Amino acid sequence: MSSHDIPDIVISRLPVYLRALERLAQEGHEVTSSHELGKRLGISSAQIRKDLSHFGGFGKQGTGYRIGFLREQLRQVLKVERDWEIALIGAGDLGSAVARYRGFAERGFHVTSVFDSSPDKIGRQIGSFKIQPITDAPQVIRERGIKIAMIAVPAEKAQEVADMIIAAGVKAILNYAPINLNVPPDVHVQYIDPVLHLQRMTYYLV
Amino acid sequence: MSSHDIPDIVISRLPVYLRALERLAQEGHEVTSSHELGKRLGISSAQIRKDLSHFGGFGKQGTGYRIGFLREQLRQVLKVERDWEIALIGAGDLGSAVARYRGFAERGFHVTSVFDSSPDKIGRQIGSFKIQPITDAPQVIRERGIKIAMIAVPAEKAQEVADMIIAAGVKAILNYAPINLNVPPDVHVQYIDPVLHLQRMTYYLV
DNA sequence: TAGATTGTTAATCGATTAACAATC
DNA sequence: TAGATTGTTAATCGATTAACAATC
Repeated sequence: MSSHDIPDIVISRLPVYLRALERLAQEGHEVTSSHELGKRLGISSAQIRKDLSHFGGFGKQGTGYRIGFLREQLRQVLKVERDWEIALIGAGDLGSAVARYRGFAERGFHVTSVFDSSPDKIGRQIGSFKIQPITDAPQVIRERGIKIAMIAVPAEKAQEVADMIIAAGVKAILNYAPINLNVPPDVHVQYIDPVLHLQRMTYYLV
Repeated sequence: MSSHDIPDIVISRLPVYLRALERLAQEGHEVTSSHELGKRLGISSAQIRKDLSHFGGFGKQGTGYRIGFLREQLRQVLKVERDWEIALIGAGDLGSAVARYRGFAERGFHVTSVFDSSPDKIGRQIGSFKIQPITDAPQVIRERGIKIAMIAVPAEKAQEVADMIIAAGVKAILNYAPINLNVPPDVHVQYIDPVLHLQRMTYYLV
């Protein structure tokens, strides 16, 4: 059961399950079932049981899953029971908004360094961070052992920034720039472009 | 070839193709091929040809696709050759950032109304908008015929907000609240939660 | 013409679902 | 015990890829 024979599509659903479990816990529930989870998430109960079974038997026949227990197991599988440090590249409109967003730290992802190339941004404060020159990024990333970065620079700079931070040791990139990145196979990239989601829905309108 | 027998996963890739075509045009290219597009996007050329063939034959054997033509065709298929009006519900940290983001208007999505329930936010300006009471949302949505909304309220309010705006005629929702929404089958929902993307990558780290 | 690339068919691959024995 | 729900197997479903005739 080595981690690499588990399909990525299964991994992509685990955070969704985790989020639902945290919500159920908040609402005061102690146990749940694949059926209840599936109903909340619009997913079949069979799929939820199958997905979870890749990692172990977390439930009990007849009674279902203990929410606290399953939540901790999923946190460990996803490696989010620990805290992670994040470097943010780009402090324009989008980068600043990302830097100020509280949802990251609340869930264990801490933006600890912000970089930009523009001389009139360097040295300025964003929230509690001082914007550092982008040329310092490789050294900071290396010294602090940072593995996760977010890219919020213009599309035409994104590939070059990616190459630079990957060379410094980054293994996971959340890319807000509207462009596909070419990266080595051991580096993971996720994309956020809200306009793509809107364009996907307009197809069905009118 | 009615639009409803085309798999949603095909539709979800069209905006990605469109974005790549716009970039190629910007770079001064006039023609491209499924092979070139596939290389840029990390998708097989066969898949690109198959996806496009659902909507017509846009290319020429031997030479490939004229970028300008294919781009216009995709814009029409996706219904993004026109402009769309959007209502934004929630003017907290996240909602304000969304309201100020320029990337929407640049690509034809115009946020024209912002709503919030908090008395100390109502009446304040965000960029060029005045925040309106959320109780006015149904009337505004109905009068202006708004079909697309973005939700940026706390998780525990999101379902109730969704129900309200759907009753007023909204058919597409971009949901920034970290919770699954239950909606009628003719309403489309897309989700944005950057933390989910991060949690999906930490699985592979260390 | 010779080379290149499309659009499409058939084959392969992988993911989802149905069903049920095991068991709490 | 009787009812409920898991974990897992086998069947189904759907998506991707390989291959190639058509043709620019």
